[in-house]
Amino acid sequence: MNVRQKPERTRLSAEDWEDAALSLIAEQGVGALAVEALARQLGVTKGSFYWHFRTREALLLAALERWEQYGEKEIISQIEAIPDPRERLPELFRRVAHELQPHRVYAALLKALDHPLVVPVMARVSKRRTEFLQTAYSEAGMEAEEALNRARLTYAAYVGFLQLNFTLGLPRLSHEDFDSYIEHMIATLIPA
Amino acid sequence: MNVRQKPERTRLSAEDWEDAALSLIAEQGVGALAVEALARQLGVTKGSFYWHFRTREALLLAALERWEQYGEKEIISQIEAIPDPRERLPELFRRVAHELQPHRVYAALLKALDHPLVVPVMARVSKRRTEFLQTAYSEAGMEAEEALNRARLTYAAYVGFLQLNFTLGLPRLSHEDFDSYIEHMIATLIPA
DNA sequence: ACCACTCCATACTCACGCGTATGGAATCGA
DNA sequence: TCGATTCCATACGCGTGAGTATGGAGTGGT
Repeated sequence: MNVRQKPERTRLSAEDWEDAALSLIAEQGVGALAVEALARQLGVTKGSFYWHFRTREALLLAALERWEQYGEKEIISQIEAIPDPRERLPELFRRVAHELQPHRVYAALLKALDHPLVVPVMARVSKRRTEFLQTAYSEAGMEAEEALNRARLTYAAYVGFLQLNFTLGLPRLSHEDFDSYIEHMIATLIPA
Repeated sequence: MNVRQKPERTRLSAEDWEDAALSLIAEQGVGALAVEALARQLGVTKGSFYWHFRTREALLLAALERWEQYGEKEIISQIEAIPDPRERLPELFRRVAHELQPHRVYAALLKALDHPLVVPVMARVSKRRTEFLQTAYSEAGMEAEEALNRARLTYAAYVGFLQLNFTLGLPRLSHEDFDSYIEHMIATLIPA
């Protein structure tokens, strides 16, 4: 909606380009990441871009690594702060479910898995998150192998949900249906 | 692997192009679907292509609809043939798990959800399959709303698994780990 | 005030892939 | 056998977007 949130600061930095790239990816996908389009959106021309970055892929890589960096730190630390391990997973589910913006980028990257540059990033991120889930399940009292399988299943359900209800706007769940679904997830995936 | 399974029949039909397009999509993704590349692979030139199809997108659309047509008929009919409703779901899980080729196209389409043409096709297919799961859960003795939620959860887990372990070759599960995961899925997602 | 350095504009080149135009070869029906 | 139709090759046009060359404006240090 707001293509012009920045009040046109006269000079730009590489970080400005990376942020703009990420928000463009979130809104229109990786395929829409073109340097002239980005330049227009920032109120400059290509000349600026090629001073900050050697190539288009360099920008994409930098943006992806930036996203990987400042990705999920807060939520993870918030969850780890919960004393009772058995309360962590349901709380994680509910908090993640009520987020929105962080999922946009992830969903956009999910449907851009064609591109060679996003694959390793997504692989790393997904691996870390799955491992986080695994330890959470373990600390909730689940034995090792089952915790691993359950973590994989949980994260797969998350990824698949994004694809089905975010990218494909499949049934476009109502608010109540969505909450019902989340509670159903908690009931079936988290041990009592 | 086998780029040349056809022994070079001299004349081609539109269906030949659609099949070739699908196998190319399965191997290299939708983005790699270029008419000159396909023509080379078929041993002809563009001149042939533009006789059969008006445009590149026309081929993509035709190929997608062809795939949607002959997609899952067999498995569904096989599963519906099982007399005891409570045996259908675990059997479905195990059979689907031991397939390979059908998942290739689906996974390729999953990571090409950028493209406007694949979205409606995937939406229809995913909707039908989810509904199939829903009735299967219902017939296994689950009440309506829970069956719907469980069906969504199950299909989301399937989609997510494809993305994580197929597209991203994340941990590249060993055969035993994979079977273990499938049995874990059956145990947690299917009511006893 | 002046220089050096940073950031950006303008104006190109160039590769790539879609689509078109047109003529020729293969095949089929009569 | 001989048109008519189907299928394909060759040779183009053409838009798009990445990358380059080069000069100029803005900014900070001395």
